[in-house]
Amino acid sequence: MDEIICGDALDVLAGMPDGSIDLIVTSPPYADSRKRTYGGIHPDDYVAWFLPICEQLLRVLKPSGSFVLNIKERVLEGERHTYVIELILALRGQGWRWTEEYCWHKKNSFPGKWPNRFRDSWERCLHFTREKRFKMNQQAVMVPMGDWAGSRLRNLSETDKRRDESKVRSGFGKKILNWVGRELAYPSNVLHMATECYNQSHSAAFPLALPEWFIKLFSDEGDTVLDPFLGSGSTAVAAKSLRRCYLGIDVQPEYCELARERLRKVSPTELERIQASG
Amino acid sequence: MDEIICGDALDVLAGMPDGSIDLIVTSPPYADSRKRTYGGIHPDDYVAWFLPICEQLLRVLKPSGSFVLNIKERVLEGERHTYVIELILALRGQGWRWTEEYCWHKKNSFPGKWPNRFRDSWERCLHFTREKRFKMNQQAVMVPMGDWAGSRLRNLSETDKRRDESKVRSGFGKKILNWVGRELAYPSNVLHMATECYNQSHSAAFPLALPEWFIKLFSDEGDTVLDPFLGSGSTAVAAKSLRRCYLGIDVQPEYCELARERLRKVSPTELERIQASG
DNA sequence: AGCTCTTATGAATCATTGA
DNA sequence: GTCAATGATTCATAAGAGC
Repeated sequence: MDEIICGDALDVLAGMPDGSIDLIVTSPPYADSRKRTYGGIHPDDYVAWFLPICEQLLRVLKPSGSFVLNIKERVLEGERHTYVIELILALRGQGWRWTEEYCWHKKNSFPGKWPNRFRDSWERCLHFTREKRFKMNQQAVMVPMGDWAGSRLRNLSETDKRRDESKVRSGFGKKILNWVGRELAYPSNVLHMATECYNQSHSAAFPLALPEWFIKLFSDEGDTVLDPFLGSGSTAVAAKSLRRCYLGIDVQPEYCELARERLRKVSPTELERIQASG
Repeated sequence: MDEIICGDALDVLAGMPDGSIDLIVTSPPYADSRKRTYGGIHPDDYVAWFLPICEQLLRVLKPSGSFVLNIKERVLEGERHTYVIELILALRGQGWRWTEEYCWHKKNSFPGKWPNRFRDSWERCLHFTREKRFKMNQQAVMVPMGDWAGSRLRNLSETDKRRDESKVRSGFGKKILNWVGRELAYPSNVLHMATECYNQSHSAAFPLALPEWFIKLFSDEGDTVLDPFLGSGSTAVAAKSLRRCYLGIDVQPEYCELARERLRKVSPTELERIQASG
């Protein structure tokens, strides 16, 4: 259906039919971290705020679908807050199955120095499903592990890994052709992706590669991907690029407009890039 | 004191004095769903089994000490079990502070293929403390800076100083000047084994790197490191190598003997290796 | 085209100060 | 006291400029 809807996630979801979504990928506003844009939910109120929305998500998702939740707990008074793990328990109470927890390793995490901790350079990508069996296209995210890659990985310097990664990510349409005939391997549940640093003012919530990976893995072409907290629209852009339908919700008109703008720029060349790789 | 004690962890701990331990590093026995009848701990019973032990650990730990718990939840009926996150909540109820969760990325993870998940290649290293301020030797685990540093620091541009005055965002300082000549950087909270065993040829070093890292980080030479589930004795070996005292507990006599055997082999060359790298 | 070098900045956290 | 604002600290990445 390809739509960007401006409104409160709970309200919009309440008006959607049962079982109409194949995949949900979202990165909800972190507790108390974006006061200006979302009003700021205190960590102590986070679960109560998020739970009704998840109830609707469970309803609109098809039984074979998946719900990928990118989230990380904040530090409060020197401690990791517990709202994320409380949320996991609460979601299971709603009927969600906590199938897996992927680890997103952010190589270029925010710098800083504190007396009691190091830089936080990973986030959780929680994978919830309705059923024990669900749609999963494992071969869609296989990575080259031929002799060339294998020897590279054996004595890995950070630069080597970085180069391998960027080749897989950015120009993969072209590069995959170089790997025809090579051996492919399944990835693990640790994802190595750098956060995107735009030199412009737009701050990308997460890199395009993250929703791309889960969309390839948990949906087919033509399926509908939902992001109830669209932000700058990365999920929708990734979905469109991969020939999925998208449905994005955001409460802020500026973000909806920004997302629409980005979606307009998903050009035929972009689609050709994808097509060439398929 | 350097001791290996064969016995039940709870019993042995109950006989230990308050505040006698500087650091606890342990990897408790994994929950096993098949062994309910054989004496193993079922996931559903895991928290109830582990909690009294943690109560004793809290008591014997010095206020400035740390408790590092290497653990990962098992998959049960297609779902990640919730005993680990329930344990975190329960430990906070006991008075522990959940200071941080380090991610241990296991590059050589166990291979396998399942219809609903990929290879599990990361584990949690939960960091609990008694107090907000605790002992942490950050410089002891510094790592070589990335390749960018060399070219970046070779010639400092005018803008580096200009940015100091134009505090656009939040005080990006002119501390770049302080980076001149610096070759080491602080690590993040994601642990790669590669950074730990790059100059070691023997295969036995692989499991040692993890306790080594935390022992260097959270204790000084001469401190006492406790592992209430010693197993093959890696924590004690690492502690001895790093000139800490060790105290290991295991219920199985065979494991205690194996650990004692390994400790005998902590040779002067081992100590020299550590000394050379430090 | 393919390098090297420059520059901006990213879902951060803690201690201190002021209201 | 409690709470809010401010200053200090820091590393990896990609776009863009230069050669």
